Amino acid sequence: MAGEKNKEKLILDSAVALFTAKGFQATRMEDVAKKAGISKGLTYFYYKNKEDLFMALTKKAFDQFKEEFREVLRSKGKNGLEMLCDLMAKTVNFAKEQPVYYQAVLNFLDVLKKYNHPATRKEIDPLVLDSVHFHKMLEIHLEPIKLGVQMVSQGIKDGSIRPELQPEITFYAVWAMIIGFEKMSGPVGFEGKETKISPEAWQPGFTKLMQDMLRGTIQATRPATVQTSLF
Amino acid sequence: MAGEKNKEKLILDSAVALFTAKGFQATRMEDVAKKAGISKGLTYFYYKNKEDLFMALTKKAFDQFKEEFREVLRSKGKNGLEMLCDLMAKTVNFAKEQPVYYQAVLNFLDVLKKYNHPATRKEIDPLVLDSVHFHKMLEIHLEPIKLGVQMVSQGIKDGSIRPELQPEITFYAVWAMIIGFEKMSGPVGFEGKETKISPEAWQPGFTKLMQDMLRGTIQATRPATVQTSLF
Amino acid sequence: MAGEKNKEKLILDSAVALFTAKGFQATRMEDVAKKAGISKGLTYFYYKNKEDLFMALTKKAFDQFKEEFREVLRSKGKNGLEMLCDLMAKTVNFAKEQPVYYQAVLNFLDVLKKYNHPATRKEIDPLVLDSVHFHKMLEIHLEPIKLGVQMVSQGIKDGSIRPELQPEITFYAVWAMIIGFEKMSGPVGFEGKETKISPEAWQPGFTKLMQDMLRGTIQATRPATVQTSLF
Amino acid sequence: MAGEKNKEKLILDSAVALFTAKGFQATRMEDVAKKAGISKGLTYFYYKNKEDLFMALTKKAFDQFKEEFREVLRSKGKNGLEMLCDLMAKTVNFAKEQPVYYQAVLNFLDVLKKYNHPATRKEIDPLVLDSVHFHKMLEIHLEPIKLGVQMVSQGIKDGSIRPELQPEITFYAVWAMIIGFEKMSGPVGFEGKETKISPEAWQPGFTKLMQDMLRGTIQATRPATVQTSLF
DNA sequence: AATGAATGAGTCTTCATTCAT
DNA sequence: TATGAATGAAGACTCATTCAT
Repeated sequence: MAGEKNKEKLILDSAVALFTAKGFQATRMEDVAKKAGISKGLTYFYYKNKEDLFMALTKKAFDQFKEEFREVLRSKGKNGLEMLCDLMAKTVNFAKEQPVYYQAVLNFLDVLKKYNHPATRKEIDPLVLDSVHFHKMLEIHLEPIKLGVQMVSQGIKDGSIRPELQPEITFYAVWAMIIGFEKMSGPVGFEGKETKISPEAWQPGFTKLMQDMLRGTIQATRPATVQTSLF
Repeated sequence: MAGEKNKEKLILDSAVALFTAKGFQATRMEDVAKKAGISKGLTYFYYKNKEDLFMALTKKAFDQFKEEFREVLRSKGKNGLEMLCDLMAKTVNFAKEQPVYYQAVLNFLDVLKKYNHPATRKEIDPLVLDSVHFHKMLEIHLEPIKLGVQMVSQGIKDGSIRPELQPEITFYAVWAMIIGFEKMSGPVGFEGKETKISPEAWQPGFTKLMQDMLRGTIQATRPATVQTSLF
Repeated sequence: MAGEKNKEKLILDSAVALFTAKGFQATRMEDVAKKAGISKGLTYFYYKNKEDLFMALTKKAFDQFKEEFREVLRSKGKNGLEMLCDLMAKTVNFAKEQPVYYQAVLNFLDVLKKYNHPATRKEIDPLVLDSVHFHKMLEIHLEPIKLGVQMVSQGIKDGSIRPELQPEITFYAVWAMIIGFEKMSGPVGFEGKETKISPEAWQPGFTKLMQDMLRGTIQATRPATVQTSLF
Repeated sequence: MAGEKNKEKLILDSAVALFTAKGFQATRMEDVAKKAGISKGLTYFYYKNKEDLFMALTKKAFDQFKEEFREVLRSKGKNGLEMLCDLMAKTVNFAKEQPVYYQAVLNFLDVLKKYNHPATRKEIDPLVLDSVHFHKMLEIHLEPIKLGVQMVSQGIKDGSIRPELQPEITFYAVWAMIIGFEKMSGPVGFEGKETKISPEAWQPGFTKLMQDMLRGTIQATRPATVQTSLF
């Protein structure tokens, strides 16, 4: 029937809603079930445990995230540099619209770091390591990165990005800026007495710097007119 | 007496050690007390509750973090650009040596974002809002930023950073890159079959990009022979 | 079809295998079904509930157990005393080869004791009382005993057992020894530093004592040359 | 105050009462606490978990059991054979008065058997293996046996038990009879239409057989007069 | 300042059993 | 007969926090 989503998805959606509102820790499995309109037990039928559920959620977040990358890459009539700017805008938007998904991806990055070092791998919750979804992500987690690297390569080819840059490192740098930007919007995005930069200026200014980094500043002598006012 | 640190510090040090090894959630107050060689009850004499303890720890992390900024600024014979590079190196090192402190600072940033938006402020754990240490940080959290902005200003003054940049935004951008860099070292810093960039190339390549961003790429015309190989 | 045992038996066999490996409590109905290659629901078609399944198993254990008695009684050319020794050997072997069946029988004995006292009958799991199989056993549980009593009577008749013994009580005593023997093989059957009796000496020594008890010790005057070495 | 037993004992006593009434499985830790008049948490302060509590109980059962042995051995003016008869009477009484303690000891015997065989040791509940009390019992579990062996030795010395018997094996045999007797009192101790032996005859008859076994049946020609009526 | 016994709310998880199909 | 999704009661265990001493 219409409106009769399959249970698995129903549970995931409840989880997203509740994790968003109260956080992972504070959300009880029972509430997830209740919100999904099913029994507690069924939750455990579809997901081995709370961590498994969270990993499934993370996996979905990842897929959706990757889709953003794909959309950017698919868009016609844009050069590589513009794509990266789009990617940033989309990511920032994604973080705002789907905070839980975004946090889940970041959290996965943290776990991944531990996973990649034998010394810290044992610190990872065993239930996470048990989850099928975690291992699926282990396999695919580099795919969005690859798409990003393609954007840089494309930019180099179409001349929007300076040719001496190495695509992999460059994309990682862009990606780092994007993630960092989102993180810093905490203290910045606040119209308090202390801040000198308005939140409005912050994102475009940041974007421009990123562009400068990628294209070189030969152009900076000319058309900076408009943007300069932002600074 | 000599060797008899005051209890308050003793507790904090235990907490750091345990949070490092097992994380905040997994660490029990009892263990903190045991490690500090005191009773559980006394812990609650010095810190209202677990969150308060964590906020105290965060405050200390912040102070230490600010000290890193100060040291960079204090160093003689360096231009602004070099200072920012130093800051990055120091931060990365800080994250490696004092992971709990670093995470505490990042966590504070997340809380701060919620705090700055009336809509999300209520999601913050009341015990956090109760903590004196949290409020102290609210007062001082912009200080490191200010020091960073000074570095950019200094760079503009001494010519190492292009003059058209606006110091505040520029520093936030640099800061974002640094934080993002650290976060991305999860998937990157791993010598797997998938990764094309070696961890060794990653940090210097990243740094160079940051420098390009700040100084402009006029220099790029005389190609940076050595580094090019990295790219 | 050949190789297509009926479902009922299939389930019972799965149960035996799993109870042996993990015990009754730790075995889940789902696993029983899985091992039997059928669905969970079907299990409940053939057996009302887990207890009923266990009672069915116990019933089968009982039948098999009784068969051991029959075999002993059937064997030609043995006197009563020899039969009882055979019974002991067979029982010990049964306990080793079919531990679940043996335990099931013992468990039935415990339940039976509760059942026989109005005061404790209410402590029995209602599901057990509900089971048809339990009531079947109530009817037949004395049959093996009767066969055992026949052996004693036979022994008295053929002179291998002293005539002044009362068959019923005597058989119960023999039976008690057998059950006790099996129970005690825990601490005894272990070649530790503490035990002075070797497990090898234990069973024949025990058997000899039982024989002494039954036949009288007239023979003891002509010392049992061979067995003495065991003592 | 008077009546203010220490908590540890209080908990144990509650456990005994509840295990007696409802069995180990059916008893909830919460009920144990409630009956002891304390909080659930405190139960876990004194005992690591339910299994640990049960092992503590078993340990106490063991101590008390050993005490029965000691009392028998201590009794003046009795020969070895009489001691063994006393031991049987005491044990049967113990099983009746302290069914949980008695069952706990039997259960320990079962666990012990698994423990003594490397192949089955892994089947033991890890929580049991974790318990200090379990390991204490591992150390002392042969002590009652030793006391029993002393009784036999004493009997041989004082002439009440025939001299050709080997004390260790003989005591194990006696002990097996006692345990078996208790187990068999299920089907026997019931005044139903089926049973031919009255429960009254059962115990003395059984005892006499045991005596015959131990002392030899030379005497059987003479004084069987009284007991014969029992048969 | 200091102790540590005592509390009890909080939650995950299991699994026998049912029932629509 | 046969399935397996769905239920929900049941229970062990944790741990931050308090408080009498």
